[in-house]
Amino acid sequence: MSDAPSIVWFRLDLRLSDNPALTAAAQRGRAIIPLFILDDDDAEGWAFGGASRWWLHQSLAALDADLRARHGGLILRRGPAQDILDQVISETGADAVFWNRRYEPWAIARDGRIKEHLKDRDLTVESCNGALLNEPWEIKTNQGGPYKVFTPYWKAVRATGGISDPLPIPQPLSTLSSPPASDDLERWNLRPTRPNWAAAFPESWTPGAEGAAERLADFLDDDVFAYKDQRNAPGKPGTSRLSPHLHFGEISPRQIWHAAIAKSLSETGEPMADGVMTFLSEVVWREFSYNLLYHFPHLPTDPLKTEFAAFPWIEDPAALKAWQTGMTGYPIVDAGMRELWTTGWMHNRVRMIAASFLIKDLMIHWSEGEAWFWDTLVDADLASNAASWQWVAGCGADASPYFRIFNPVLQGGKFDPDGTYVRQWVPELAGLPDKVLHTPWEASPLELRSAGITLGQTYPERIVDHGWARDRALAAYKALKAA
DNA sequence: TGAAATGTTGGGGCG
DNA sequence: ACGCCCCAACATTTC
Repeated sequence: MSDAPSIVWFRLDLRLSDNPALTAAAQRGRAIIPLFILDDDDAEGWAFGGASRWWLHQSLAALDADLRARHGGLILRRGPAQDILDQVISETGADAVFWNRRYEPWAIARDGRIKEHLKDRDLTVESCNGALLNEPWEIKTNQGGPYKVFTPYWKAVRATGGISDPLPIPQPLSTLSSPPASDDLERWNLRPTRPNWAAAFPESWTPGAEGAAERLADFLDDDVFAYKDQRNAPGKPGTSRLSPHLHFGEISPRQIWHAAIAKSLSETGEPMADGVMTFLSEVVWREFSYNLLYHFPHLPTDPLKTEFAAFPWIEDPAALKAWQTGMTGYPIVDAGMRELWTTGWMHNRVRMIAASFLIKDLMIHWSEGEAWFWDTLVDADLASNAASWQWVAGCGADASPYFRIFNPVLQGGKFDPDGTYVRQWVPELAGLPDKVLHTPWEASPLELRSAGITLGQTYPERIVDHGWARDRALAAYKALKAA
């Protein structure tokens, strides 16, 4: 009867395959209007960070190209989402809006308001699950509450009896022959110009659904079966590097889940061979973080363990700056922070070491680290970022105990024993022999000279002594416990 | 998904 | 041959 089109409101689901909102819209048999709204001014302080904006630009361009290859392109608009939706509805006569859910507290509140508003206007509105294996309200303890410990959560996920199959790209995908106007992506200025700190990003990344699928296929072909052992070695390509693709929804956790299990079955006959099991548990760590964010919406700002509000954090802008710029004098920490700055990503093992150093050695508030990562990571994700920083600080759910303090020297020796990683990211130390690479302050004058190093000039002295800092942190923790 | 301190064990040098 | 000490190597506990 009516041929009014349907709006598919793309958010963090920048893909066509396994996109439940797109599929639901296509099933109406009307033309669709693929719409992206840049509205992150409303995000309560969690607007896209710099590195995320770089990625978003590429990812939007990729989605637009994918859509154009089938029919019309992506419509871009900027402004408050509800106003933009109203505008597009009045311009096109659309009578339905579809989207995949987001779980940030500000987004939940906004989407709820918009849903109510559109229903008041008698539009069809449907929200779908495009981002998670399980909705946060679906996995519950026997008491009916949310899980606060990972291991039982992971067990509960495996007991659910299966993850539904990914959806194909809907065919046909028809768009309006005269679509509404779109902003020019270039003019959103999402990418940095002067200085262009993202100059080297393209060497590391190919944003978009195609790049994501390739990354997954490569990982499943080469590395997943060794993942259990290799994932901790930052100098080796043992991790999937799917995090930014997952964050922007260029690939779905369902697609990863099924592809990994299919690969495991075909190679080993087991659905979850060792490395595959470990890899999927990491995907479920992401789910666990979303579970925490949903049930504890203050996760990004307040410690889950409330007694931590009294922790004697230290304000030290110079030390914070040294950490941010990779100039702490601890090679493994500095390597990580420079990898982050150069590529928009840091190896997970090194994230833990660098975070432990900021929180426990420098006693700087974890939210400073959270904010820096938010701005510099291409995979910056509110749930994962907040949950992980609280985990390291010891104030989160299922948190690392406070007395678990990483020793950057031992961690470096254990996980980067041949110095591949440190030499790549801290090239001024490359000439040191392995045995002192993680402890340049213990190198002999001859070793320093022949490596061309003058401590304090070509590479910094340690900004704190780890042994002393460890004692200070433990004392602060004991005081907190006693209070 | 630690590290450091403390405790225990056992082999070998030595009187 | 035997006991004693030293001290790795490993285990346990403590933070």
